[in-house]
Amino acid sequence: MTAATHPSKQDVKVAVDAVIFTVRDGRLMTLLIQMNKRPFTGRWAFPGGLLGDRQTALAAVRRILREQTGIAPSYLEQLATFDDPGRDPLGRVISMAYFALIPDAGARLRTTAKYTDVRWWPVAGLPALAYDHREIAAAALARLRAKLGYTNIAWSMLPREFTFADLQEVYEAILGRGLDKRNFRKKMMSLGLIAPSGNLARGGSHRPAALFRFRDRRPSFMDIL
Amino acid sequence: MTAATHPSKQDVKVAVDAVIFTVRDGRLMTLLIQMNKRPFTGRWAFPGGLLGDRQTALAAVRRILREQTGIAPSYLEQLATFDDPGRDPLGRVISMAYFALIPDAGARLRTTAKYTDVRWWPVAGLPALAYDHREIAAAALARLRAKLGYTNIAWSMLPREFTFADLQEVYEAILGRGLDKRNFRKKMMSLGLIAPSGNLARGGSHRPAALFRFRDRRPSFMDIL
DNA sequence: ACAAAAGTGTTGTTACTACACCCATGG
DNA sequence: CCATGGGTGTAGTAACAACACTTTTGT
Repeated sequence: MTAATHPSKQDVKVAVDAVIFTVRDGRLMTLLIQMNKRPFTGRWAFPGGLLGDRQTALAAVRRILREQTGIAPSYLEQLATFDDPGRDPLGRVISMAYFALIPDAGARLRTTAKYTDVRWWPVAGLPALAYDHREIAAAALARLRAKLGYTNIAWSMLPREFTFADLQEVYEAILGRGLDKRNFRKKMMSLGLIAPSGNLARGGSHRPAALFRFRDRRPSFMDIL
Repeated sequence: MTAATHPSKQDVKVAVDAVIFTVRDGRLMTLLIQMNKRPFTGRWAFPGGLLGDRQTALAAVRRILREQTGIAPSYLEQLATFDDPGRDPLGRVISMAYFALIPDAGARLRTTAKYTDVRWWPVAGLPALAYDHREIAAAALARLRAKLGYTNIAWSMLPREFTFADLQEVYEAILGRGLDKRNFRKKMMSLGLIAPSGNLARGGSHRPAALFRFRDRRPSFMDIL
């Protein structure tokens, strides 16, 4: 049961914040923006901003990511809402946190003069974060690891064509541990979700790897790991 | 990155709504309140209300449940936030939905004259709901079923002592399908989370059932089903 | 020919499913 | 002694983990 009345003290500002993950060079990375406003000047934070007047939170996140980073994530879902009354020293602002994934290839940053700095940071070594963003980071990582086991979200972190080494690298970076190459290939093949594209990844001074494609990029659920 | 400024058009009301589940007579039930305010007079909705000024959402849910139903849930967690700009016809109100469980024994209702009616409804046959509460119900049910498989939340729907029949009834009601009695008992015993209390449940004209207790009532994660 | 990553099978163990009868009690 | 739910075991199958060598290419 919800009730709407007229503007009152109970009114609250609603922010959206996005935790964007990608895997680069075998490391799980996330995007942070260096703040240029008090009281967190110089601190790093997830990209975010206030919810627009007649805008859904999802649309707000997309807009804010475009403006602040130039990124259009390939996967985006609501994570959780953080509402501690003291989380923003300047007033009551609750944050609807979102969870986003992107392939390394799409992770080129638009840098604008508007923000001090925008950078990818390894999840294993984040700097001091503003607000309660440390807590948001922990929740996002937990969600990512959990979903890896029963959905195909890893798809969203890979380009159209990829090698088995690429795919396994994503899983290993997220889980933070190595996986057996043969068992991994067997499992992925048995799921029937990927198919060889017919092309080869040449380039190293070694045997070229077969390239694969996802049969279907839409989200689906299954036992993966 | 979030930013706090002074009151503005962007301010929003934040409601909390709670989906409370219990299992009674083998059926999964949820608690609804009949509304007495326009524009949803007579419609049913989950208990809820506006977030207090310097109150966490969790505290707000606890308070509202106490006031509206007299119930103190044994399990309570955030579900998701529903923010469609048109979800409340009277203004911009986003709803932080919560997910609660309670044993049948604790589900006695405090009925007050303040609300038209407060009733347990079988999840399989809910009436027409106000706002976007149909969507909230679907999300809550999905969460419940998912968590049943990898957490011990079912614990929160049982009294201190219970028989295997009680335990299995909870699982079957939630999943909406029957389970094999022997396999179920084997699995539950192998998890090592319950132990016989030594007492027997007398009462039927049949062999009395052994009563069990949870070794530990705190939330934990494992492969259950 | 060598370095470097790609690719490939088997075996043992463990977890899951399906299935039917005897037991203890109250009336 | 009968009706009612309580309580138990086995066998076949499927999924998982551990493990090392051969292949193909570039230099």
